[in-house]
Amino acid sequence: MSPVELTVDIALFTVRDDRCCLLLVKRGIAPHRGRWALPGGFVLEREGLEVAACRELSEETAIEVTHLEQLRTYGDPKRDPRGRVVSVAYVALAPGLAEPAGGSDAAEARWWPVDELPRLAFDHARIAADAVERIRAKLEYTTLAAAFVGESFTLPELRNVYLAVWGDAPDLPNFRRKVLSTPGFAEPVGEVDAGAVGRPAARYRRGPATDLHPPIRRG
Amino acid sequence: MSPVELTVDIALFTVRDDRCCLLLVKRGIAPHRGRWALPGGFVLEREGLEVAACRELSEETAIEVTHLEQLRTYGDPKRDPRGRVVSVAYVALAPGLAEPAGGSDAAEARWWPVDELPRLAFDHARIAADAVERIRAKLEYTTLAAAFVGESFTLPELRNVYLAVWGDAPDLPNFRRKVLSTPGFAEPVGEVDAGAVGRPAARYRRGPATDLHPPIRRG
DNA sequence: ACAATAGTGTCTGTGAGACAGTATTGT
DNA sequence: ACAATACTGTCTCACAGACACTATTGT
Repeated sequence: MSPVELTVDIALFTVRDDRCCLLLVKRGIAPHRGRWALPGGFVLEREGLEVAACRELSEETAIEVTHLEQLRTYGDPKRDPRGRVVSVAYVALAPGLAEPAGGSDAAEARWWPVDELPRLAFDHARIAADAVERIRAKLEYTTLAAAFVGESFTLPELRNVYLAVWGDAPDLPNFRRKVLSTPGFAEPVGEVDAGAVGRPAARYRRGPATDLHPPIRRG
Repeated sequence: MSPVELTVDIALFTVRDDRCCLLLVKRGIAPHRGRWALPGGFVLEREGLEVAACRELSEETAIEVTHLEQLRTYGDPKRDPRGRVVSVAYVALAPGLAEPAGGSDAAEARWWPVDELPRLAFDHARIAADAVERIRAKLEYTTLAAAFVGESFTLPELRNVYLAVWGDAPDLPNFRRKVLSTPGFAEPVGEVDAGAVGRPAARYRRGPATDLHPPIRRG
């Protein structure tokens, strides 16, 4: 029956150069000053949790996210040296084109490949690991991969999301068969991806589907 | 940056008479006095979240749970009329034999079939619905069903868990093939389920497996 | 003997994985 | 012409679903 401080922390992912990357900000104040951490901060009075997560994201970065979901809540009494601070963690996704990571609030913000993360503040290493596992799992049985690509995308692009997040993916013919046989995963938009070498790929946009039955199996 | 009150609420499920049931307690104090609610209460100073959930469960019921996992956190600023109260919800499972629902703290406690729940206090209807969906989903791709049965169980018993939770299940021959071809789901214990009419069923115990690949598909 | 339930064997269709072959572009 | 990439077609194997059949108990 003790009052606690409530924070939100956001694990924001994107795919850049065929690698799955996580956004980190360098802390400007104690505790853990100078160390890298997940973006986040205190929840305001009368502010919903998801609203707080969106607000913190737009304060610390200038990125439009395509997906935001609650991950879980971390409440170990010793996780913050300042006292009892409980954190509700969120997972967010942004399309690969999101370059400008630095926002107004944070001194410094950077994309880090998830397999080369630096030492993190608080229990953020644990949160980041849980977040990575969550998105790896959800690529199997949902259409979440489409949240990693832009408004319109090609099937090879979509497959590269799986490659980046899993380090492995079905071969392109079988992947294409799977995606196209799932109504509402990807809908043809009629255009074509001109300019590059090789045969141009057809462009698609996200459909209304959210679940994959049966799932795409991880290598 | 406002202090909030933190609670845990537990959705404790079991299977009784081939129905999936949820434990509810009747509130003895305002707000929502006299209304049914999920068991739970305030998190103590320096108390971990999962510890708090276990403590509240043993205070309000006398049931040994076989599974406990965090569901999600509910933080709508208006969810509790007393002010800012954020609740971390847990899902718990108990074997079907757990009869004595009433504990020390609560005035009254009862098992309710999940498809016949009464009006619930606060946003507990939403929490309960999310919890039901969580266990339905996890039966598909994990060995969670084994947490609904006792230390030793028969395969028809295990199948009845699916029947109760989903309202549907694979037929027994195919179910048996699936379970036995998953190493570590159910391990034969050598005994037999004597006494009842019909051929006695062999007894098994839970193995170390947690995931099902590929999943058991819901009807 | 019969009903009831547990357990085995078998057929079939779907779909994933592998991969050969075709199409369409830039150089 | 050739390399490179997108896309199509086909073969095979694993496995889920359906269901006929056998086994073992109580009445």
